[in-house]
Amino acid sequence: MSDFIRDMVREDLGNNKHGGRVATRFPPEPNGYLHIGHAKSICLNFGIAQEFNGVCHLRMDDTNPTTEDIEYVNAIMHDVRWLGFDWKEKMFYASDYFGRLHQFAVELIQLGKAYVCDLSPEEMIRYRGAPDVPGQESPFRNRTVAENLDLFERMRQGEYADGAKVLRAKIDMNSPNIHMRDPAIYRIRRGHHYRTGDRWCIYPMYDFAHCLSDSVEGITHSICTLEFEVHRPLYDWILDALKTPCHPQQIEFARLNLSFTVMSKRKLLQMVEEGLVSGWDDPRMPTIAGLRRRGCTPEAIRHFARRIGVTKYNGLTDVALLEHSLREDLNRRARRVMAVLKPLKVVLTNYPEGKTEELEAVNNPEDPAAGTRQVPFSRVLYIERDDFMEIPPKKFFRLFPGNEVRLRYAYIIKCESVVKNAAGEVEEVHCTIDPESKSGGATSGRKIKSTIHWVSAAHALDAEVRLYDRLFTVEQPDADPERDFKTFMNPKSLEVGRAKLEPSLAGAQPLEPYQFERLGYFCADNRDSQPDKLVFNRTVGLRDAWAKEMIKG
RNA sequence: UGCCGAAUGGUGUAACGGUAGCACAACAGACUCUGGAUCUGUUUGUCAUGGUUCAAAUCCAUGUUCGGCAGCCA
Repeated sequence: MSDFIRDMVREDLGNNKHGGRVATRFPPEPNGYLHIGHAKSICLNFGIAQEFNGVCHLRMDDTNPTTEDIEYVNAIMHDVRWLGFDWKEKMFYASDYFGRLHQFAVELIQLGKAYVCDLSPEEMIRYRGAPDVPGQESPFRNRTVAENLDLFERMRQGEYADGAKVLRAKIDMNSPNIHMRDPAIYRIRRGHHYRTGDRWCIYPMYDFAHCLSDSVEGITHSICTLEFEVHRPLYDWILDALKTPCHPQQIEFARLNLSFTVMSKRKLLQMVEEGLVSGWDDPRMPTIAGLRRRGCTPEAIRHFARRIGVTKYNGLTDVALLEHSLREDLNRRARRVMAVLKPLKVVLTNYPEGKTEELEAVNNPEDPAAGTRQVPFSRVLYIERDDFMEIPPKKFFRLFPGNEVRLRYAYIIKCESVVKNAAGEVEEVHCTIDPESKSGGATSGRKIKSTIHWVSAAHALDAEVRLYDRLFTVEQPDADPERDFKTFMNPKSLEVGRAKLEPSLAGAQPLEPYQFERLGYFCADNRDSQPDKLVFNRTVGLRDAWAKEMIKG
């Protein structure tokens, strides 16, 4: 593979920059579940490590006790593993470095490059200036090393209230880069940390913790998203100011934006907390857990990640590309079965009552090794309501009065009459079969325009099916800061129905992919499906040329 | 209008001074016991203007547009 980051890694390897070593890291903050955007980063970081014979660390960037939780740590580890990556023994926590980070801060003070500042948050904002207005130096900027050391120690001891003081790097209040205007590197925050408990009341800021964690771990290439580009001078300044084990190279790439979804953890959390979705793993969510529950495979995500590439251009990727990757993978591996989502009863008037035949059906035409199975056939069947029309439009090849269709793996049938209910709706269709037309039979070669799926009414399994559609109705739900993204949520993103399934589905394992022929890919829900109460999720529909024809009118 | 960055078909990307290619999408056709899959073909592109060069998406200049940055979040 090749992209600008791999090119840089190759070049560094060629120059023996890190002694031939490649070490990357994936550093999530455990304050939410991983999403498809993280998957891009995971594939990048772990992928580079694999390709260049290096290592990739998994590091929890847990420097903010108020938002982080062990639940997220466990979910993150599960998701990364599920995606197919292995960090071996390289599991780290920024919180494990708190002692060392504190020592680094002390050294920075001793170097005269950091000071304790008593400005309130509001005052700090005022002193910082603006992008085009230089900042002002804090009145506390010139405290002595001894005074700063004492104050910082007392911060650590808990002598001051949250927010009363902050440790700042002493850089340049006139810098055109706001991140260099004496950024805060340690703040007082009395929150119970999910790992270190109440041991600390001061916590390092991202800019301070991240570069030093990278250095401590011997990271060679620290890959992050574009918004950190302006932080790079600070990343480098801190590592240059201190005596550190090594100086990793920060490289920025464009985060993934997917059409018809939102990708910010804050917004995803909001939907979870407000009950707009059933949880982080709601199958409509772009989270790894949601995609998994929906029936998405790790291979599909990895192929998708490969296809979208890595650049510094902040674009918008079409979800259709994800769906394509998914269908491509599922087409290869999913067992075909017959299921009817909107049942319409069909009676075969010239087929003996009480008779049952077992017909042979192919499990996967893409994979002969998947073999065949038997499907029961009898006089009363269910077919898809959409496969029948009393008055067909042109180009409708399916069942209508007087027309013939093939029942997949079974007979050719002809529609003879319909039975309607009081409301005038078609309730039952009466057909006759061509007894010689069974697959393999004498007249089975007859050219019939259409083949439809069916299930035998007497043998059918009942199941709940959950049909998912995109969560939002517009390409970029969060594009307009004036408009709440939630107002664009798709009211039809979930439709629940009752389906009739062929009996072989009785043993379907959760998340095992199936293709319901002519409908789409489905899997049993990993939370709600029980052997006696089946629940199937639609992963993604099949491409549908007929639906497209209908849209065209 | 301060700093940093980016601009290649509808979308995502490749081409590293030498034929603008690939994938998705769209469209048309072939095939089909899935209107699926597969196969074939078609449409659409180098932000602009100058310059350097035999030759520029690529190098230079100017401009335009878009994104990011003013948390004691990451």
